[in-house]
Amino acid sequence: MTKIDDVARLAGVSTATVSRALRGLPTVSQATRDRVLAAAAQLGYAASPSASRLAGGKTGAVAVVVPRITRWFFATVVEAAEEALHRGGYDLLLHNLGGSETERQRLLYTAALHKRVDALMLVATPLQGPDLHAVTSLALPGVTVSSGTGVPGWPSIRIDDVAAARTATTHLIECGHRRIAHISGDPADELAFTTHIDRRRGYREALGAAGITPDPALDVEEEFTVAGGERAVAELLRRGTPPTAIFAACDEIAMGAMAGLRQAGLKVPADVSVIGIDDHDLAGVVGLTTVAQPAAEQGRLAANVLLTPLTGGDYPGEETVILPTRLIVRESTAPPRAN
Amino acid sequence: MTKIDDVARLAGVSTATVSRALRGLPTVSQATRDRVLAAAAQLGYAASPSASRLAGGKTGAVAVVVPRITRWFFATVVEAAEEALHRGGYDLLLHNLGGSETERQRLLYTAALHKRVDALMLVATPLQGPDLHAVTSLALPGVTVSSGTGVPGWPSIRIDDVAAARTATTHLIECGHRRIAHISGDPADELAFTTHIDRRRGYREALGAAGITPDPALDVEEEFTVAGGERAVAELLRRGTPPTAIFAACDEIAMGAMAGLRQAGLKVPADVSVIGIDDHDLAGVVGLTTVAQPAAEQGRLAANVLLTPLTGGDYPGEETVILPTRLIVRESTAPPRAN
DNA sequence: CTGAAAGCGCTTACAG
DNA sequence: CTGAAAGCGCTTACAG
Repeated sequence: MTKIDDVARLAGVSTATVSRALRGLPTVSQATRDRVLAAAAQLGYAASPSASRLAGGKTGAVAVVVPRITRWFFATVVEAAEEALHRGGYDLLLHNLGGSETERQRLLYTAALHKRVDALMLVATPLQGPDLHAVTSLALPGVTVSSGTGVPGWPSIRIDDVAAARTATTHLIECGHRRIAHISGDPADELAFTTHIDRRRGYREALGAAGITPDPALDVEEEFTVAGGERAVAELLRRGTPPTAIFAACDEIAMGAMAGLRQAGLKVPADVSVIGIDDHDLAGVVGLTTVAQPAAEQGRLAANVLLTPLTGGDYPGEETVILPTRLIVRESTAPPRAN
Repeated sequence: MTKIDDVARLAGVSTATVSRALRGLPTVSQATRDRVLAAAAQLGYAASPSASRLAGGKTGAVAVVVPRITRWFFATVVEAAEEALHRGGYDLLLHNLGGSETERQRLLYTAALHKRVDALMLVATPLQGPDLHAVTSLALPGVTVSSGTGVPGWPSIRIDDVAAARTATTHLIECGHRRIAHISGDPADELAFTTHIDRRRGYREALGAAGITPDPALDVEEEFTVAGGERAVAELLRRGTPPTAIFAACDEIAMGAMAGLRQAGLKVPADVSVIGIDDHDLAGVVGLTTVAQPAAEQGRLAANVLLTPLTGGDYPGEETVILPTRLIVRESTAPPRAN
């Protein structure tokens, strides 16, 4: 393996100069830089990251933490972040909690992040108490995406979940619905997401504004997955008179709900309207009305917010960037059946 | 930051002994080990990965390369691999090619992998010529998942794509179809996946076995996405008499095709049957008949194949592990309309 | 603009 | 079973 000494020798300079030239530091004359670059190219030299990290104190990597990479929103955020990070010359260490508290413990208390990265991106991973302390004591710059609980000093990129939920619910109300069910976050969720809390709040606010009293029988807690949506519908039907509309806290739940309704012999939207939040890739396929959120943009923005200080720019510190959402009406919502 | 010397001092041993004790090497007495562990715990010490890597020559990381993390199959493979890798104490560096040749060039020719990882997992990323050489010259153990072109000396985990396609097509034939369209890989694809080649072969073999002559007008090339499926259906309809059934090379295409058919006023399966390959999370939701493949298991197996040699076990070297697929009949396939 | 030298914080033969 | 010492391959003040 060729190392920096080989390049130095070939270029006729010191290793310090090779190091400076290769990293593009300004204090190298053009002629010297050219010579070093040529030598490095000729030898096919690339610095050893381990050695650079140890000597330089920078890892050149960013850790990205997501609850479940298999969910549309998280995969989309990661894809966009990955591109921005690599473009900026950073590696991306992926941590997928897989919905498991054990995994989260490992991440937080096992030195898994210790001196491995220069910055952190926490996607929908709210932290409190000792968990939060475990992260802040890393003393790294970071950014949260769609996290209910922000990290002190970190910027936060997200949408206004309350408003998005209000938009969704209001759309159903404007269609003429009054018996509007809601399916949202699982209280048994080990990771304690908070997104569903805000969405439920928006749901209630919209009902309230229309003078509709929230009916607990129409409010089901389930996980943010297709299977969760199916189970929730079964539960709703078990409880008695079905709603005429369902606001699902995310598109995966919504699509699961649509499937559940169909299995129960109910037609969407003739019998029951369904709306979600996300604008999942497949929302168009199943004709799902939804409140779209810019997932890729959140990932890209978050990556850039991290890249800026890492490359000498200013770290924004604690601030909140709220990205816009928009209602997309498809075929899953309609006025309730006249009766 | 506490370092190894601090622990050594507190435990009253040399740094060499601290290093050995903490890594669980056998050549340390139990009493000494206990003392070192206690000292490390008391100081909250964890070794600096950069220093360990430089001194030890191992990075403790594995790179996973996927075409598009947003596609169901890849996200599922990565999720399973991530869990196995972290469980084994390895970091996962994610590389998402994003369907872009530029990204692939960066990965291959930019030292992005140079001395950063101990092993490589290539998912559906066939390599040839100089690209293949760029990877093999890294001289790292690796594994390919569902890659058409294997890497010499590496194990390969996949399904039998030809057989899966044959199963899908045969199911349609057994339903009574003769005009069976196929939608598969995009020839313009920059990454040159090969999966679609095998699946197209299986399609033709099944037709041949049933004495059906493949009709080029029924064979459309499109990318493996929902949008690709929608476009493909539009193209099929533009070409004239629609088929009575469609075999889509993956579930995303299949679901896009279902949407396209619906938009064209055609009913599935009454007018056109549709079958895919994958058993995507949402296949059940849209009632898609498909040939299921074990995505998570492929990811888990691939990770373990890598972990084994990394932890002292035997690297299998070049060998192919074929995992089973199975037909799941739902509502999207039925006999053709009598006429 | 460039170089000599120290130092980053570990691990690994080598001895004992 | 344990330690002293060298070494991993860079980067960073410090001088000039």
